[in-house]
Amino acid sequence: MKTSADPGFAFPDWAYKPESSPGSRQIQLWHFILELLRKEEYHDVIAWQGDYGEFVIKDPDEVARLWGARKCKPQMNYDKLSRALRYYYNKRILHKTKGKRFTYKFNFNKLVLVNYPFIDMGSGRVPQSAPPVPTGGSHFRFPPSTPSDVLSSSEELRSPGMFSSVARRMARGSVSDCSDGTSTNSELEEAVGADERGMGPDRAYRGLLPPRLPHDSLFRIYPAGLGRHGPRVHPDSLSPFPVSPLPGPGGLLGPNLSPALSMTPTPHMSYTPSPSMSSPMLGSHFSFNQEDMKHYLQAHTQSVYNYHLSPRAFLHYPNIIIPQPHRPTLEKPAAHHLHCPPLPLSHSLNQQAAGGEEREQHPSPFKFKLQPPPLGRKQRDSGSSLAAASSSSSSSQSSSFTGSSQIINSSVAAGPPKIKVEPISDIESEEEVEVTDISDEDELNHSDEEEQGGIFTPTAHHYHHQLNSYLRANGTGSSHSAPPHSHPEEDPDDDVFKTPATPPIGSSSQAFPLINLKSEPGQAAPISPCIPLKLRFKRRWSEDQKMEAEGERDEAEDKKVRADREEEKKVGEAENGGGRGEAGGVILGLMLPPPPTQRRASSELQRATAQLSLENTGC
DNA sequence: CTCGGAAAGC
DNA sequence: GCTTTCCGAG
Repeated sequence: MKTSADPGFAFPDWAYKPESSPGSRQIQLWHFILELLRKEEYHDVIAWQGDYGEFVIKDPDEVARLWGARKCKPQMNYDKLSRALRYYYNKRILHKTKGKRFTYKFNFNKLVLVNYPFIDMGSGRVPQSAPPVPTGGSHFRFPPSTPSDVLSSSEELRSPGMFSSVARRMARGSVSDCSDGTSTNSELEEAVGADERGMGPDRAYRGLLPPRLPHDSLFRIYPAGLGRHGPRVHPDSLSPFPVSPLPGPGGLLGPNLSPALSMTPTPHMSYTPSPSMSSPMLGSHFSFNQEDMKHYLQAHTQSVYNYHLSPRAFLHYPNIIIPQPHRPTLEKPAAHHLHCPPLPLSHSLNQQAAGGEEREQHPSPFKFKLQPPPLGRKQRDSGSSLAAASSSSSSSQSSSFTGSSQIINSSVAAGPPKIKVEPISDIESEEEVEVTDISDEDELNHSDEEEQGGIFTPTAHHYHHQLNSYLRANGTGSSHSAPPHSHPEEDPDDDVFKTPATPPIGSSSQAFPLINLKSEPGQAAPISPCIPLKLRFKRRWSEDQKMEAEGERDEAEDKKVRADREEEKKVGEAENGGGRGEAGGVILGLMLPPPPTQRRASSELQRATAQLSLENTGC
């Protein structure tokens, strides 16, 4: 809920909790940054500024000092700290706002997604402070995925569970725990002192800063989007997350399901400060009606099937009726579902049934991007050509997820996708859209090179392929029948999907590297009926079992992908590949479907929370 | 300033 | 795994 005192930016509380950085017992830098960011005392040192998630280190030395204090590394300096920050680029936790000194931007999508909506079906609203978390450690992993990247799935943000409680704790004081006690307060004070000392200008600056909202607001906001009633939240809304201006009818509420969804880039989100907003927003809850949820879940389920995900997933949704995988109709929806919210989903379904491809007409806010793996500097330099190529291909796809044919063509023509495709789930997606800052634009132009932006969503891609395959297998149809995808992008679901997708590693022979990994034949046309559905599922299932173990593989694959990408560069071909997104992994893990029962979830959550709360650190 | 490779630490 | 430390390069 809200910490009245907390000026925090709009990130969810969980984002601030140390616990959110699981993997490490020690606080992680990004977390620390967030911590500073949320405290007014440090606004003169570091503060949100510019686009959503963007912050400026006003006093690098001070930040470094604080960080050093926290980590008991007196020798810390901005150079070192910034190096650590740069390591986040590849992880996509952070990226640099080009052209702006000391300015970085969080990829909250990633972070947020993790906590994403643990929807409380029972009550119909999401718990503000403590979303139900999938049981502590269990994360559901979608198959091949889990990008180990950034937040190791379960680890980093694993406990989305507690939002506020922890946050509060943190707020109380933990900027620095070095040598117990000493610092927390002292540091804080120091920081404050610093402010006073000499940052006159900052004050003015402050005014410019986005208003800080209670973390809670975030969640509320999403809901707003979700709610049918509040579908259109002003982008300006307090929420840090840009609300996507959903073009679609009815506003694609869908995306709202997850924050990620809402992350759609907004042309410009200023965090607008309207203090007033907060209260109104408060009213809106993250609520779904069961129907919506159902739709959502069904879609999800369907998707899972389509993605040949493990059936286990369904276990989570006992109440849900699993759609028949092979039914084309459902499939479409499923696909659709990527970007659409539950309600919309149903909506779209109908529409689709009727009008099929016309969906495109409603440009959805989401789009895909091909996202090559972050290139190293060297690579980037040499790979520019590649980027260009990829961009072109991606653009076509992204612009219209029209049909499999298109995709297929591109992929086929191009050959196996070697490029690492990343899901857009992250904020990155937002970035892409946002033209706000230079960096973003830059990236856009370049067809996103890396982390920043967009990420093509392999997911969508994969999904598509798979879908097509499916259709074909079922005799449904032509390659064209593929459902037009609107915009996969930010959906959390996308992430979900994408996650499953396996990185295309490339054997050039495979037309659909992504999909077929296992069950489906690589060749497009051929896929067919050769493999009975049952068999396929069976295989999936078994594979699924392996999956858990495979999680780690992702990273390796990632690397592999990169390597592939390089090769690709050499070849000069740009493609879409499948890749897995890091974020996706994380997201998936946390996003798991809510436990069948809320109560159970709640209890688990509580447990987890309690557990987590115990873990604070110190040096 | 910024970027990342490399190596070392925890 | 996540930095911390160094460092050359842009």
